[in-house]
Amino acid sequence: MKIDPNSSKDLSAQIATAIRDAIVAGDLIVDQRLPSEAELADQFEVSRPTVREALKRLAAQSLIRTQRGATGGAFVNRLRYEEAYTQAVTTSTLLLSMNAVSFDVACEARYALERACAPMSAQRRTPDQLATMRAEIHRQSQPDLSDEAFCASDVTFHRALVDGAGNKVLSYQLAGAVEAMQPLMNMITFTARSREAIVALHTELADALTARDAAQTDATLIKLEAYTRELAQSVAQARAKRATQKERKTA
Amino acid sequence: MKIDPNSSKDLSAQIATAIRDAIVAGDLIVDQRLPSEAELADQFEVSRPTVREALKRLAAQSLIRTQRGATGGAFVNRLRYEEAYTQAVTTSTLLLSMNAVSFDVACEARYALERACAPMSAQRRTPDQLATMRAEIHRQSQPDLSDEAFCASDVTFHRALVDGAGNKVLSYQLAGAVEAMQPLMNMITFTARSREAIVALHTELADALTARDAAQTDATLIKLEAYTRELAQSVAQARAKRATQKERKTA
DNA sequence: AATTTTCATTTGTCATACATATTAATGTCT
DNA sequence: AGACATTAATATGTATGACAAATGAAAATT
Repeated sequence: MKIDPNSSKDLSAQIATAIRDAIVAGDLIVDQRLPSEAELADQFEVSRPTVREALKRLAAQSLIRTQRGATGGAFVNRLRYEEAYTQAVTTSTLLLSMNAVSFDVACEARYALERACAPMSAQRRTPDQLATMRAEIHRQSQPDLSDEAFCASDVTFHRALVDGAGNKVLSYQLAGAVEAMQPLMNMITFTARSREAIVALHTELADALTARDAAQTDATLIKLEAYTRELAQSVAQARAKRATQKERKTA
Repeated sequence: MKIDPNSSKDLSAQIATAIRDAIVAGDLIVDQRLPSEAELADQFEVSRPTVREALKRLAAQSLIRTQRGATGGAFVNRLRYEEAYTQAVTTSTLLLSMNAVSFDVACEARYALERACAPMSAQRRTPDQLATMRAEIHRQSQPDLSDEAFCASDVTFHRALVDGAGNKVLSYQLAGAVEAMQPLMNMITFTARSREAIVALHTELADALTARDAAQTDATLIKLEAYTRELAQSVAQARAKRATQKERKTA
């Protein structure tokens, strides 16, 4: 592992890349201890703060963990689904908000992905996952639920559906898409009537999965997507109308 | 933005989280300049190296970029698809390799996702994307192509298919899944006959998309998935056989 | 033998200094 | 007055040295 002192990039960035490459290539295996910061500083011929900046970069990506004390140090971290998933959600969320992704595009992507695991979910869903879905449907029926809580419950419901496919890789990929939609969904104000309609569709989904009916699951997801987009559109229209009225007032 | 000096977590981690939350919440907008390192050190009541470690954590996630000089500093970075995609691929790749994900599970996830955008791709693919697919098919037919190059071309081909759906969010989500599979695919040795079979299926895909035939595209993807898994299985069997023979030799 | 103490190692944090890049202001010359 | 070189100011990048705090192992004590 060598670095180029004349490169335009920061030394800490170069060191981080070198170590990351070693991990990806398998030269450093899970739970293996890296040399101490002082030793790394010697090896790369830089100061300890520079090494530390590099290590923090890696820690930010959950590639290493550090431990203080005599037998402490930096260790190659086993990347767990949980951590990878959290990072993916943050990234996806920012990607959507910073690039002004339209509701329709995000919604289409989300339901396309969700429909992809519907057939597997119909086949493999466990009683446990069905119970989760029923419980969330019940929660969504409570009239005193806030919009945020309703959205959160919606996410839990759909995660159970996705997890039903029994494929961890699929769950991981989907989680980002479903959860990243939440901020966009939160912009919608759910009226009592719209909640009723969504609960009805969720019930239809749970029933279809209980019956292991893949076709029905797919059909209901299509209905749910259409209804969600319809809702978002009416919210956008109402907002545009308010803006126009306000404009007239000031004029 | 405040931090807790008595927390168990590092100060730099807390500061990074505080700034990240501000970005996610929209309190800091794209291209906005953060206070200088010295000012941040004052605000959080920590030293400059600690602030720097926090900033490097954020830089590792492409949330900020830094610039030297008089008008330099740390700026909130617009997260581009390109960067988010690179990160997602690294994460997915490590996730698969570190958690011993089986080829079948990864393969199933990948094709499920790919089939999700097939109908849209059949409808919206551009001539440009079709041309890319044809070009890659031609490359894959070259007999002197290395296995790595064959795999790389395979990735490009499937990316074109995914991009054909004309949904950037979908492309982003899919790219991670498709590319993360590559190291697993690279373990397969592609014989002349298997390459021929894959090229035939790719041609079938390109033809189906040219004809905007969604059903045919889906059917071919199913065939391709089955064939890929069959190939991987035979490779695994051959490997197991060699291992047994070696065992006998040493015994 | 069990417990306590000491000690060495390592990360976490701080203070300070200097190098370097970049821009803005200043000054100089034509 | 305008073009160009010089200087100053500000910011990040890097280095050095020091101390605090956590932690486990070895040594000393009961």
